[in-house]
Amino acid sequence: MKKSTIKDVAREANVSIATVSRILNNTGKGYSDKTRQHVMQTIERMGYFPNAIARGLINNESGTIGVLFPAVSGMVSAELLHGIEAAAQAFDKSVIVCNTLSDPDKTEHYLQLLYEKQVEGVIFANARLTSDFQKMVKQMAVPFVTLAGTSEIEGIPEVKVNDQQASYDATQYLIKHGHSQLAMVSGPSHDLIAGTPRIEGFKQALADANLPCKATQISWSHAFNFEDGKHAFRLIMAHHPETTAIFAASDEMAAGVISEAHAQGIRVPDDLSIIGYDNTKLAMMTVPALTTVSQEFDTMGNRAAELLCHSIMGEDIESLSLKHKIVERESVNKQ
Amino acid sequence: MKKSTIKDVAREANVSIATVSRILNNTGKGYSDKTRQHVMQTIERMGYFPNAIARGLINNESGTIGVLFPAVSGMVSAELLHGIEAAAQAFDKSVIVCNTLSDPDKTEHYLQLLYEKQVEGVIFANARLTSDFQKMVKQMAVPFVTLAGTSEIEGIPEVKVNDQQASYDATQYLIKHGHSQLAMVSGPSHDLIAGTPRIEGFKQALADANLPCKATQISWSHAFNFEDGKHAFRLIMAHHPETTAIFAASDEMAAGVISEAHAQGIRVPDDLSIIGYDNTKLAMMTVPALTTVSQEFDTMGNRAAELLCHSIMGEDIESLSLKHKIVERESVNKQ
DNA sequence: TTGAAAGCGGTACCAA
DNA sequence: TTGGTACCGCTTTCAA
Repeated sequence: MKKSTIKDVAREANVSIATVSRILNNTGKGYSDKTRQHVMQTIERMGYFPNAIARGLINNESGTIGVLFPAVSGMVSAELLHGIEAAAQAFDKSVIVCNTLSDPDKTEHYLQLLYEKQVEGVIFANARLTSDFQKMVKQMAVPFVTLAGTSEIEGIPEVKVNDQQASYDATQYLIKHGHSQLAMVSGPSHDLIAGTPRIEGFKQALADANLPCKATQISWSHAFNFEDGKHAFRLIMAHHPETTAIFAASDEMAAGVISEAHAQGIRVPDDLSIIGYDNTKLAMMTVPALTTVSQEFDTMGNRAAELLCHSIMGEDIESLSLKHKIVERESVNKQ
Repeated sequence: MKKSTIKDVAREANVSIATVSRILNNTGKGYSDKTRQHVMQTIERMGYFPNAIARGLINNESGTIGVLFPAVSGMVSAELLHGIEAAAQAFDKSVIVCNTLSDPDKTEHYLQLLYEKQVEGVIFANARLTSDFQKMVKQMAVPFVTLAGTSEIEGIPEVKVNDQQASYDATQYLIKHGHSQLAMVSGPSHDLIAGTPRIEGFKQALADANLPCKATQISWSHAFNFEDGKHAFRLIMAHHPETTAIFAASDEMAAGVISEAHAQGIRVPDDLSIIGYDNTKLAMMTVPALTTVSQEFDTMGNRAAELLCHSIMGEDIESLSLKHKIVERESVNKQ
């Protein structure tokens, strides 16, 4: 059974396709109420739905935005995406997801694909939009927004929290509660999004409190995973058994620290305090529950998509720095 | 700067649009090598990319599939989506994600949207495709696949694990290791996907082992969350303090049980054994690490998308039951 | 090897 | 209030 088109409807209802189109688009004028009724019935009876592709062709609107993730698996992307989808939905846009795996070639490929599909805007999430893509981005001539990431390309708004400030606050929180033997479990130090800024925040807080900061107090890893956290913690304890408090650059890493501490017979928070980063659902599931820096990913995704949609509608938009806060649970010993 | 069209390219290259089209589509004949070279250069120079919308209109191919989730937040959907995207990508399809929030109206709305956008197939994930949508599904006349869910509508293939069998195995695993005082922490009992079948599997395993099964041994909750797990466990211990082993219907619930057990001074696995369900990343992060039934969500998503794409290409496809296995970690006391 | 032209399913302008 | 029609960007058939 072939799909019926506007032509079929027009024929069935004995009117012109122009009339059907007007009724479909609720122009308000251009048809009598009687005609309207009749046509609507015909449409209903035939099970006709307009072809969005044809519509898109004529007014150059695909009603679609693209979202690029390094990987959609994982709590963080999931929550970001959830927020994005909700906002997009409110603006009548569909969301196409793309998994770049952090591969520049794949990224380029996806951008091209999105271009060809005539997306009206792009959210570049969780990664750095390098100048390698500058040409493509300019060519696409649609709004871009980076989300929980950064852009080397000028004029692209960023939606994120101030990572350095948040790390500073987290570290200060530990210091405020009487800790002076701190260490940091970090992700890749060259990661310009979640690596460098968080490390800088940590260092700065130590400096401002006149606490020393040896290189060995910061242990970095290939990624931000549970296993990385475990491993990094082992390294830290090898160098600094005197450590009483740890700042972890992600909740997953913090969970790794908790797990490894437990394995070593170190009690949390009695012997060792831990503060995490992200406030994913995981944070309330650890034992003890994790005190952590909250990034509201759902909200971030939402705001990014909102911004993008505004920009699509021609409004001027600017970068957005979302506020962070420390969510207190039970992993920090408050002296 | 307006986007250039095939017309612009043709004019610039001094050939007809037909020739450009042929070259673009690599038909292999219909142009000389010289023309080809020249046109390709022009295309490159102008930064031209074909308009997929216009292409789609003519050959009725949107190159897009739709995926409906009750909620994309959460580990499970994230991993499913990851697998889906990877397979879709291999078949040159883009993925539009939709968040139904388990709301029938929203679901209907999304189906309609996907219909209008001319998607070539739909994956209905993590939910039950009720007969309410039968009319719409038939009308859309594109392949559907349910993923980690079920369908009331006939002829729609399902990709999932055998939940009842997996639950049976999990329960039997506990029994095999010497436990006879079992209880189950379940999700909604009326949930035809992850509720009923898992409960049945649990009951069956008890029956086959000649163990009694009182209603109070199964505690059900509104959802499958951490908090639900905590709460359900409290209820169980109130009724059955003699319980030595728990089967939880999700890893999150199991994490809740672990957390609550810890709060009550019950040692895991010494006093209480726990087996979970899903094998999400969470399972290795709990302390002790969770023994659990593995569903490979990434693979499931992958297979579902593969199947769907095959179906789109006209092949006959059938339901797929993925194998489960028990991943042994440290939450079960093996006597 | 090439180009002209008829659509694909709609929208929107203009005339009736 | 209506209908006729040009056109959106591309593919494809048919002639040249």
